[in-house]
Amino acid sequence: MNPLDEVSHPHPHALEHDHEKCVSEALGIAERLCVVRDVKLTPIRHQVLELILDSHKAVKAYELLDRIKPLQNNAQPATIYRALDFLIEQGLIHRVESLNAFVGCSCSGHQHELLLLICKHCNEVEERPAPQVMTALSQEFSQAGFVAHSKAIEAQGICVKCREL
Amino acid sequence: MNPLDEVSHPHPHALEHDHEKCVSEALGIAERLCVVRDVKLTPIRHQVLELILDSHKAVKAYELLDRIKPLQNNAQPATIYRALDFLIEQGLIHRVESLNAFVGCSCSGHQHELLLLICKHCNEVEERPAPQVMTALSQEFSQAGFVAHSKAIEAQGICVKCREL
DNA sequence: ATTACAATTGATATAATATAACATCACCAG
DNA sequence: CTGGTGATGTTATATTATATCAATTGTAAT
Repeated sequence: MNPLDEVSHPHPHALEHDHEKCVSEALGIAERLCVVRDVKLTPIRHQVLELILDSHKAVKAYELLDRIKPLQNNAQPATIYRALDFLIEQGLIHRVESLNAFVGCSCSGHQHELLLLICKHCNEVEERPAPQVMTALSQEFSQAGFVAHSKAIEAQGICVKCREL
Repeated sequence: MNPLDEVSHPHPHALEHDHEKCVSEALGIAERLCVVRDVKLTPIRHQVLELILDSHKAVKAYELLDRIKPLQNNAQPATIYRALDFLIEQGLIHRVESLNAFVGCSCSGHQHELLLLICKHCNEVEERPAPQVMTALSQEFSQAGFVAHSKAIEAQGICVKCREL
């Protein structure tokens, strides 16, 4: 790898994992899941998913719109929001509630609701299954007599990589 | 109490607690806290807080704007958002991230970040300190090397009162 | 092949949420 | 009384999201 790639690379912590592999694996899983579920990962949906997976940062809907326009030059807000709705329904991305933004799901097809650690410095979002947290939450729901349909568990702060800089 | 109050009352579960007392206590705590902290709970901020405390539902900013206009007839979006910013800073209300809305904090001055149980049926929001959840979260942050500055822990579903209907 | 149906996308418009920027006002410390 | 700070007034605009209806596409039944 050209050492200058480090400088020009859009991903702050990119050197720490093989991002191309990361993306292609996630796309592969998404494609297979959609086949199994008999739902359509259309070109637009696939492109939006790719754009989201391109970084580990939360991406805004209108950012996606701008970025998809070169590919779909008649894209409109609804184009994006419809794709996002689909991807969320299929558990392929997460909506980051505290940012009104979206991030790829690295564990598509498995657990859909995770702890999201949002770094205010590098803007990357780390997903963590956080099983103890989920167990404690379930217990709390039972105690409260609450039937949970969905949950959002998000923290903003500084990630380990930025803290060590 | 006039039995008809039950019908006309804006709060679905109102009979289950003395809401006037609930509001006046929360206002009292807020007033005292602001004195102690030497910050100003101005008339506008007080009115916005009252409007929010009026129900246990999450309230939208523009709903508040509509409701405050009779009292402050030159109120604008900024009027509301500034009051909301203040009230959030002081821990007197919560922002409900998954609804882009706001709800009163019943435990002002104590713990600021709680589990919010949002009922999709009656729209009320229950705050729970959920200590086990918080402990598990802290442990998860340590494991991840993440320094959390703020967190949002929200669940949508059906509350115990609505489930029993 | 033809038709009918559902799902997807195109296209236009508008609603809902939130902030920027600068002027004015009210208060209090010096 | 004056200068500074925080709060509010005011106008404008940015950002996020949805509604609506038309056109297209794929496909299943006839």
